[in-house]
Amino acid sequence: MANILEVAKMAGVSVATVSRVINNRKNVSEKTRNKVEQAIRELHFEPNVLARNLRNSESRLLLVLIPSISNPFYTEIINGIEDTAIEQGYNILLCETDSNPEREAIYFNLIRNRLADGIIIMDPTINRENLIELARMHPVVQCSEFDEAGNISYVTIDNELAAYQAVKHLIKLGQRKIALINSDERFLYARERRRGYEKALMEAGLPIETSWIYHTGKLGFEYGQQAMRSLLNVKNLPTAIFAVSDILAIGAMKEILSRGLRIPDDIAIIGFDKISFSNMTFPTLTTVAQPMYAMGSISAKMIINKIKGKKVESIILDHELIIRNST
Amino acid sequence: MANILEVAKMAGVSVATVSRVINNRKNVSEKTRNKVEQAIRELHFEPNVLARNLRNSESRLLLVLIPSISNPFYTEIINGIEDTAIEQGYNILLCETDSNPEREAIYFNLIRNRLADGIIIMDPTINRENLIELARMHPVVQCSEFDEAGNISYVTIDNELAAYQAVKHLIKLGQRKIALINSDERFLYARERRRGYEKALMEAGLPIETSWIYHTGKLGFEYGQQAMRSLLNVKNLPTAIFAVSDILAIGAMKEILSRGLRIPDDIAIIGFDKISFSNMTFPTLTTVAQPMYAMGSISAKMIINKIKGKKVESIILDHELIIRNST
DNA sequence: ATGAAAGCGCTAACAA
DNA sequence: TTGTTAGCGCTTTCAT
Repeated sequence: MANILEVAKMAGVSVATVSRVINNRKNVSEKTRNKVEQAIRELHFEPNVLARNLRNSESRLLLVLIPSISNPFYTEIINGIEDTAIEQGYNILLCETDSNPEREAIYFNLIRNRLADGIIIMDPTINRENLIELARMHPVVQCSEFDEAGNISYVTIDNELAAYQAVKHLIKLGQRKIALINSDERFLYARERRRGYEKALMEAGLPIETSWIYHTGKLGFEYGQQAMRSLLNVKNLPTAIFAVSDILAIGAMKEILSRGLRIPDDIAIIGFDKISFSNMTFPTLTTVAQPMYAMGSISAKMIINKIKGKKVESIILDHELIIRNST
Repeated sequence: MANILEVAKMAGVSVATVSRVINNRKNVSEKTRNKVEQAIRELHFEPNVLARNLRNSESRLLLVLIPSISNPFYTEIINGIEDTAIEQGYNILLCETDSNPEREAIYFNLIRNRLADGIIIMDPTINRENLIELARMHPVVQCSEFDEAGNISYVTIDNELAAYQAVKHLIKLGQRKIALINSDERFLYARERRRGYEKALMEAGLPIETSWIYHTGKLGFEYGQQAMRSLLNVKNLPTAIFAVSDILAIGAMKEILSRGLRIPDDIAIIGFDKISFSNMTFPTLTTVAQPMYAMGSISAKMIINKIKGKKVESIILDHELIIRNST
């Protein structure tokens, strides 16, 4: 493909002038600009972004690290990031980490190598020290999940409050035996949502039964099923479930129904995230909606501002309880 | 961050020697190598990939264009691509096109700009001419969906045969009134699967009722619901459904159940793709499994071979009918 | 308004 | 084995 020199030659000008034209500088005469544009068209010239970025020491690429693309929760966040990024002239590199530190390290190096200008991270605790170290030198924003240490800006919701309200909703419906299907408490959201759960119970004068709290290793339908299987073996059977993720809730529903129990009559259940599938289950799943698109869009704005050297503030967004037929 | 010159100075050698060390060339003495490695560590030096790539005119980045990250069908494909790519020293840029030509054009330019070395595309018909033009100059591989024109290599399955076998399965179960929920026939897979559907019907001596064929505009649970709603209004009610995507099948199931009909007793249904949700529905969904991981992995190998200038052959992989409880 | 030239950080051909 | 140096394609001073 043609380079800037060939264009310059064809147009009978210097490379500097061509550069001015392709960067829309105004100090070029109309006549010269036309000649250059003509040459660009004829040669199908496209500036080499690598060279431009080397010169400008920027890449206009944003890294987005997600634990797993198979969790639909991230889908909307990514849409938000992508739309905003493109609008501002950035492209995104979507990277799946599988919560694997080695895989994440590869992507961190992409930043150190200046192949990307900044990074939005949704699973900040895998490489805690490493991330904090990275954030000292490079723009980093945490989205959804975050870690206070290292003072890295974040956008998230109030997980404790959301969980509290979800459980409160069950209590208002007369539920007194409420189990919790939680994920790994190495995640902040898991710790916060448990706190909200406990707070609601305590406030209603209900005891916290440890046999009603189940932790799954991972997110996945089968883990929800397994959790429910275990919960159904407890002597004192719970009559309501709060699952910290729709994925787990849907797995649990599957198990409840396959035992011949009815939802919500025998067991009520509430999830978290409002993934699109949660409206396809039978019955539909009550859940907590997070402003996922906004979270993505705001993280993108934050990271771009950071790249430009502006100061950015962390932000906590609102959630919403979506009452459907499972409660 | 330190550059190669600073490392060279600190180690008391030339930049060429440093370059040799970081590229693991063997013609460097043990002693010199140690000195250089020491300096690299002390300065926390990381080679600038932009500069290296500019020099080598490669980026070691692969573009992966998917219509939508919210369709779980692509998840496994991407895993396959990603694993293989990383193994071979490539990183992937995951790009969601939303089947939007303008959005796709942006990503095509990334290739022309040499920001990526090759492209794997799953929705080749949006910008047909444009793609063929791109493929003339740059490495392109089609995955799953493909277009014969332009002679661009692809990896896919035999959609017609798979659909034929799925419908044949329904016929063997005694079904005679089989409807088709198809997606937009601008997609090759949609045309091929309809052909398989018709072939199975014809072979069994069953008529092809146009009122039993519904086309949805897009993929999404709600489109499956809507399709089913329409199909349930037909005078001569079908007793079985073949949906060309699990997403549509699950939406359809939702509609069937909410009308108080039973699956498979009143209406049997079969989907396509074997997405993980399809095992969470009640009843579980009979479907056609595609070797998604392999498709991804093979496309990655193909595109890398193309980048390296090797000749590559298109390939058609095997599928499998997964019989569950909806039929 | 335009051009000459330095330089972004690296690799590789050539020399020693 | 090691060093010198010419680019890769672009942007941006500094002159003119």
